[in-house]
Amino acid sequence: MELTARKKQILKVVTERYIDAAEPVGSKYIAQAMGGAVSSATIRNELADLVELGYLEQPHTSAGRVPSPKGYRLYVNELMEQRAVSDQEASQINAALGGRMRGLDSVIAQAGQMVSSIVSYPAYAVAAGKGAVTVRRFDLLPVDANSFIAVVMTADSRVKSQILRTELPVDAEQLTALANLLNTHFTGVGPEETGEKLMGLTAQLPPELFMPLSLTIEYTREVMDQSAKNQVFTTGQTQLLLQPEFQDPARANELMSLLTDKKADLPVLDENTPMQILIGPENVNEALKDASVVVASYDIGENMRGLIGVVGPTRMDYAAVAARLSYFAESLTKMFGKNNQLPPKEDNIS
Amino acid sequence: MELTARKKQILKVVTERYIDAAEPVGSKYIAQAMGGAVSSATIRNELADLVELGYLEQPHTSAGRVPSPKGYRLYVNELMEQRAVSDQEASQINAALGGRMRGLDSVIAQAGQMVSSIVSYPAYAVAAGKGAVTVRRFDLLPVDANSFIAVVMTADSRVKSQILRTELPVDAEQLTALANLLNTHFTGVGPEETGEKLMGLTAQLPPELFMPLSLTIEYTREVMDQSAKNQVFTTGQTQLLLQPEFQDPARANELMSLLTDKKADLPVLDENTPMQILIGPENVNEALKDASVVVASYDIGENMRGLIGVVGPTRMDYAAVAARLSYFAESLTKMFGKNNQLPPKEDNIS
DNA sequence: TTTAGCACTCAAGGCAAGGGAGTGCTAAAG
DNA sequence: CTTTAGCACTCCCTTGCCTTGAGTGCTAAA
Repeated sequence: MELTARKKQILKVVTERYIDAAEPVGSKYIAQAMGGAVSSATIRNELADLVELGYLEQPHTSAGRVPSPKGYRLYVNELMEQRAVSDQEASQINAALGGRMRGLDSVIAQAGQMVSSIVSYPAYAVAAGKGAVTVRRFDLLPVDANSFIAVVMTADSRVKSQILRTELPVDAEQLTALANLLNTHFTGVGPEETGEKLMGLTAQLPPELFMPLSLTIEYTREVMDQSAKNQVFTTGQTQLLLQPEFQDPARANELMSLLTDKKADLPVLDENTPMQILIGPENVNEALKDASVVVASYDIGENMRGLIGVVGPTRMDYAAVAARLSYFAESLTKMFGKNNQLPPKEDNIS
Repeated sequence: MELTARKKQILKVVTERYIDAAEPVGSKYIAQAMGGAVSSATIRNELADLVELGYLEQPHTSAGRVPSPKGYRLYVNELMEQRAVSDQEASQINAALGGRMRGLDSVIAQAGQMVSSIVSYPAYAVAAGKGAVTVRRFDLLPVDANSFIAVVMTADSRVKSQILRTELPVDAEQLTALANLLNTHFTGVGPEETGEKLMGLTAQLPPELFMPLSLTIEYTREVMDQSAKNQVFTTGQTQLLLQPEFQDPARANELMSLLTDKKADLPVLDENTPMQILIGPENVNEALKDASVVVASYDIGENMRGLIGVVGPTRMDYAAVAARLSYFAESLTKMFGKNNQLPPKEDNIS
């Protein structure tokens, strides 16, 4: 059953007013905001209908109305005006993007930070998931008699490196041999299979190479694990404390913990969707049931995608957040597109 | 003017009770806690003196007493019993330390996390400052015609690496030559001097090497900056919200922001001091004026030191925190001392 | 110096009254 | 059938008042 135009307009007024003032909206205000064409009594009749239909809620009998999640949903889908970012906002965003960005992880982390400061809500950033990670290439560089540097480049072109120490001395030739071995047998291999592979190889291996090999493999696994679990970067959690709905420390704490918890599963976005808004109970995660999330994705060269999510109260300013976030994501995509200006592609500061 | 033994005992009782219950302590309670040897009236006389002397404070005329910063200071210096960690706590700490730790940065970050969870307050971790960082060694590994991996090992043995892309193709020999050049001219050089050095060299350089050289130098500077500014890792901020003194969102927000802000200058520790307790106004940082900090340091092989700080309300349980933190720091030092068991020394996951 | 006694102070909680925002309903007007 | 004015009603919130109770400070006696 479709709502009348007037009901929709009322819903819009209520939602926007509530987003702005954070307190229930009364019929008198609405009548006035709609230009005084109808009286508050008429509005009251309409409001009663909207409550009945589930678009609005009433904190208590003699209070004004507040949008329900269903109301927000309708607002976001149909009523909300697609705000363009203002010139001022645009230049703020462009200024933020002006700085050097290098290395996959730090690009992602920085993007999250920028968004958080632009929208004034907490934000999280993560690389869009792909399945398992494999190693594309190994290098072993001798340092001194008992240590060497392992450099591991993964299939998605991140590079990680670390010093490793052995008990027995190893020389440069041995390391070269070992690197060849690794490049022959352990490239393109997922973390699960390394165990068996290692087993198979140790038998036919000169014993002095055993320790460096197993150290390197151990390190490689760490790297793969780390890349696979798609580290989440969260910033701006404190912004939550400024929102009236999180004055209650218990609630604030719940959400903050979720955001701080590295292992938390925050909403992601499936391929091909540029942006998504998740309102209150639409969230799967229990702790987000009365919060909202806006997620957008951007391209970082070489068919990699980054994801940025903004977390706020259901009362959050969807229009503004959506506008800024999508502008930001588009700018990022554009920036990584024209590689001539900045060459970050899929390299990695690590 | 030295306090009488009884005054000290009273101060101790008040402090410990207040730490425990978070509410002002009255004369009756004190009399009873001291075994009923004296009456509450006597205690009241003593309390009046202690207030006069500045060791205690009174929230309002008819309320109990609360330790002042000066009172806490005396308590910490003289009255507090050096608590040993309980067996249970010790095994909890040992369990936490059981996991693999690798790489300077991640060791530091992990240590912070562990402490935070052990003491139930937010914690920050940082490598103890040393001055400028220099590069010990460069390696350049060819990837494809237009890109190579730069591996930079700093004097403090951190290793960082990144893919760099050039516009003109470079081959393996050129990279080797370049690496030699870098190792000859840019090792042991601080970030300020690289500019001049670069200037001096570009003239006598084959032009196709210019871009790879400047890319590498640029990256090197990033690495040096990053190491020099001693990245601070903060964890457990949300623990603050559980403390009664931070129920007020404004106050909570202030401290949380400080802790989250990467650039914040949190208290550090000078060499040779194993642990320090900073109470309320003793803190230089304005935002910490009514909070307390306990900082300890530990050794990470090769004359590197790590720093861990715990931040809490002035009412924090100094005895417990100090005991656990110092036990933890000592365990860490010990762990890095016997290199046989774990070989992390000053390597770096990066 | 200690203690009992007592008047005093002050925060906190309960309660009633008043104000006010906003509603729902009814009955009349369009 | 829709809109509107009018009005009684509901409920939150504030204010002021009172009571309670914890705790104090002071005095006078032990």
